[in-house]
Amino acid sequence: MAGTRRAQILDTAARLFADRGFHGVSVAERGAACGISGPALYKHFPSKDAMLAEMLVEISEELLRVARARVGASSDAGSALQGLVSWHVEFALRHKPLIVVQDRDWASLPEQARERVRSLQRAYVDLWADRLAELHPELAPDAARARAHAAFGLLNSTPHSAVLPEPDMARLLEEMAAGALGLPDPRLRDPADAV
Amino acid sequence: MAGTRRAQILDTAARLFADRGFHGVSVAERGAACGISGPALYKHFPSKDAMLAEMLVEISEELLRVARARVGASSDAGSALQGLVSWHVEFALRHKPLIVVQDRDWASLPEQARERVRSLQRAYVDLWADRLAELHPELAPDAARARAHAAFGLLNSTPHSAVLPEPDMARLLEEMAAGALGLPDPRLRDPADAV
DNA sequence: CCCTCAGGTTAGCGAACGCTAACCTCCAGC
DNA sequence: GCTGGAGGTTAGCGTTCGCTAACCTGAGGG
Repeated sequence: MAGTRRAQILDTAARLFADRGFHGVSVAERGAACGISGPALYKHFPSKDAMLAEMLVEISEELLRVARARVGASSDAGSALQGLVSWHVEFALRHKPLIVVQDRDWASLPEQARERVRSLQRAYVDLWADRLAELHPELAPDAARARAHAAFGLLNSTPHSAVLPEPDMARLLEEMAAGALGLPDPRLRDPADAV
Repeated sequence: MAGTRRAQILDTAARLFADRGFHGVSVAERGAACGISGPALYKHFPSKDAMLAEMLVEISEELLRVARARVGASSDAGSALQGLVSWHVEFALRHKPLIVVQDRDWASLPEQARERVRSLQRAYVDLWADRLAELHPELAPDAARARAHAAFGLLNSTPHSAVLPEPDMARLLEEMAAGALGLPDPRLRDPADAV
């Protein structure tokens, strides 16, 4: 695969940003953590900002793209939401550092990338909120969005509290999210409509 | 009231830290936001670190102190948890910036304050986890703690998503937390307040 | 057998940082 | 009415930051 070195650099940077914040990690440290030193990073990325932008735009796009696919493959609002929950859990467990960076250092993005990420996130929220409004018709649009945000807060708590083995953690999060959102308990669901 | 100026400085700093991160806000900016400029802050606080430490230690202590009082005043695990939820919601809505700073810039605390905050938070988590284990005896201690953390994630999402008026937001969060934790639905006691 | 160039290196610039020093000003207490 | 200290000010220190410049090296293609 092309860009392996780039990917290693982004991955390492994401871990460091998650630990100490975007402004808390220097270029030299990020280089050293990759086994090279300091300014060599500029052979791969034009600036520190650009690295942050690339990682956040990338994950926002993936999160939304797969979520849309899962919703498209589902038959009703309830199973769509269960698919969204399980995809979000899978994603959050795979990309813990990026989840932290996303909602901590979003404000440090350069203007253009910040707008792009914001619009992707808004679309992602609405994907959830629309299904919630469909499932609970008494919900106003604002209330549905607020519920979606609260569910993200629950699911994104993973990086701060991964005390359980991953499969247990995944099940716990799916179950709690289902309870919070008023879905039928996911432990009763048919495995065939998970994807 | 003693220390009004100190309180204003801390409050302003909390808002700025919440927006752009501890390392993202300079001393000069924090001064300017209070109407004074730069080094005048050092007449009130010995260092930037000390300001962060004071605000985080203070809220961690208040959160735990009141939580203990509510648990002490409750009759069983279920009502204790409902009291914990409603206190946490009240606290999170009143101190949105501090909630953000707490789980974003905790790592920037000087060693001593970091340990203090960590131990307060651990006690707070256990306060929740013990009641959860009492209410759901099949839960292992680790699982109970993980559930408490996830509930905090849900409740602390407030600063990112306060799109509703505060009382509506409070009711929504309490209801979702109850669902996530498997508590009896608080609406059953007062059916008039659906969101 | 050179030549290119991707991908490293070190040196160092200019700006911004946290913080200190030195000074000013106002007003409460004697 | 003088004085001392609380609470401001500006100047500027040493350090660290992001980033650039200049140079080096080794492998692949002609």
